[in-house]
Amino acid sequence: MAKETQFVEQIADINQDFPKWYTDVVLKTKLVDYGPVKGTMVIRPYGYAIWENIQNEMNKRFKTRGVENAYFPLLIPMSYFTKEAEHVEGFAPEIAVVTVAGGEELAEPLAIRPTSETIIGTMCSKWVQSYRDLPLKVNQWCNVMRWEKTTRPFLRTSEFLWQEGHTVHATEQEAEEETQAMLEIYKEFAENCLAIPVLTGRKTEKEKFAGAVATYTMEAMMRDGKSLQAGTSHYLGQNFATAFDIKYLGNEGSLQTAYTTSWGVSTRLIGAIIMTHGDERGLAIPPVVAPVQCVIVPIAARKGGVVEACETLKEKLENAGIRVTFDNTDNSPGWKFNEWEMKGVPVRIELGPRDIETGKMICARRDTLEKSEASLENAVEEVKALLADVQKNMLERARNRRDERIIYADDIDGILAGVEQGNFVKAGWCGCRECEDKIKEETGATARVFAENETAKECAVCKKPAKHVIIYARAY
RNA sequence: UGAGGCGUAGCGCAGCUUGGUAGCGCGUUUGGUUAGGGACCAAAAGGUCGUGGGUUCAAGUCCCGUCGCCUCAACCA
Repeated sequence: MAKETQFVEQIADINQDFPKWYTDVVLKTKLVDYGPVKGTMVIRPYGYAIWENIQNEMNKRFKTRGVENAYFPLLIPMSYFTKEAEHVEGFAPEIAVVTVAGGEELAEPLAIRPTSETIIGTMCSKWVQSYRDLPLKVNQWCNVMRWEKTTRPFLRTSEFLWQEGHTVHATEQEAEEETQAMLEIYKEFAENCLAIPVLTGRKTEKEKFAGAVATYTMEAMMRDGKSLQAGTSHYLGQNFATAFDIKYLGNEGSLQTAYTTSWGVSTRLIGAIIMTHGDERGLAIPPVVAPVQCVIVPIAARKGGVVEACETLKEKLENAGIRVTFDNTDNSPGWKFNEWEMKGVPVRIELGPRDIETGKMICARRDTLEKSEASLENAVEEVKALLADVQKNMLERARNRRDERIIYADDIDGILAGVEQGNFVKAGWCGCRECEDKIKEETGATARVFAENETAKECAVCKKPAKHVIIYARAY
């Protein structure tokens, strides 16, 4: 136990100071390093591998919706932003601008994209001429820049990686359906791949994307009870289509304005994984996206046959499509156990002379820290089953923890008490901006998402009849 | 922008009140003994004390300026 305490000291206590724990973990597990420019992060190979796995899983899902990947330029003429009034107002404060290039002052300043609706809208107006060109669905994986005042690795950085999908449709109904369908894909992805349960639904006017008609969000609860906006899907109506002149000739011969959507998730998802599943030992990465799914730690590696047995096992698992590492460094086994646990590897196999003799291996799982004996001969099946079970258990555990912490409140005091204890709080809302602002002011909580299909008698603030139920939480 | 704090070895820090040989822990390197939960022994490397000026025989330490970072507030897809 004394040794465990020592270990805990190294990565800060998750229960004492969650933000400190978080930065400790991302730095010490070599996910990221700080960049030289404030608010930027260097994503190291171990962290980037998670991102690549996210990309792969996401691309599979995009294909099922007929979305194709493309790439648009980093620099966007400033004038593009002024075409949509709400959009420019929302993003102007955090746009970084290039004013000098080639040693000369530019005639028109260039924005470093904070998001690409403007340039993609411009291109789509060229590409869309006829109803036969619709629907048009493109996605790009890229970096964007938003000059944030306070930053935290993955959760909010000046520059971050994301995917942004943009679709153009002939009708309002089709565009709305697309918006919802992408939200569903995000939800399914978050739960099945990241083991993060999310609440989905619409955002209030105050919280919606600048320029959207409606913004839909998925909100995840972090270990400290705060909410993280893990992905959004926007129904843009004709706002951008009008501003960027996206029109098509209908089959009846008249010129129509199109309807557009956009949706995105970012490297923030990696932050969400850390803050959802991490514990006092460090990271816990869900098997589907884990860079290393299984690590083999040799015991008494200098004794004859141990290294060979480990290598054979590694090859066997690798051939079965499992991402496996054989840790043949000369650190002590105990050191390796802790190291790989800290790095969040879902399954660890311990293999020593005793096991080899009896044809067994010891499997330890990261989520419960339980050890079990398994047959070396059936290693592939055993490890696959274990990985699947870890994945399932991580989601269940996160869901149970969240569900226990969703409560109801009738008034501001109830909301304040609820969010202070790290809960999501449901409460009635009359629908007016004044009441929404008042809750933020007095409790520090914001309206995260509408709780659809639920009703309340009265607004928690003004006591007028409630039109909606809102989930309030403090947020990252 | 308001308030506070911190800059000394790769990392974390002590030393400053009361000026006088640059310290500690971890890590790193080398050699050896070990190995089923961060093992042990021995040796070594590593610092213009953020930076500019001032006081002094002498400044990490005192004084003035300056730069950077952190926390809280504010701001914030």
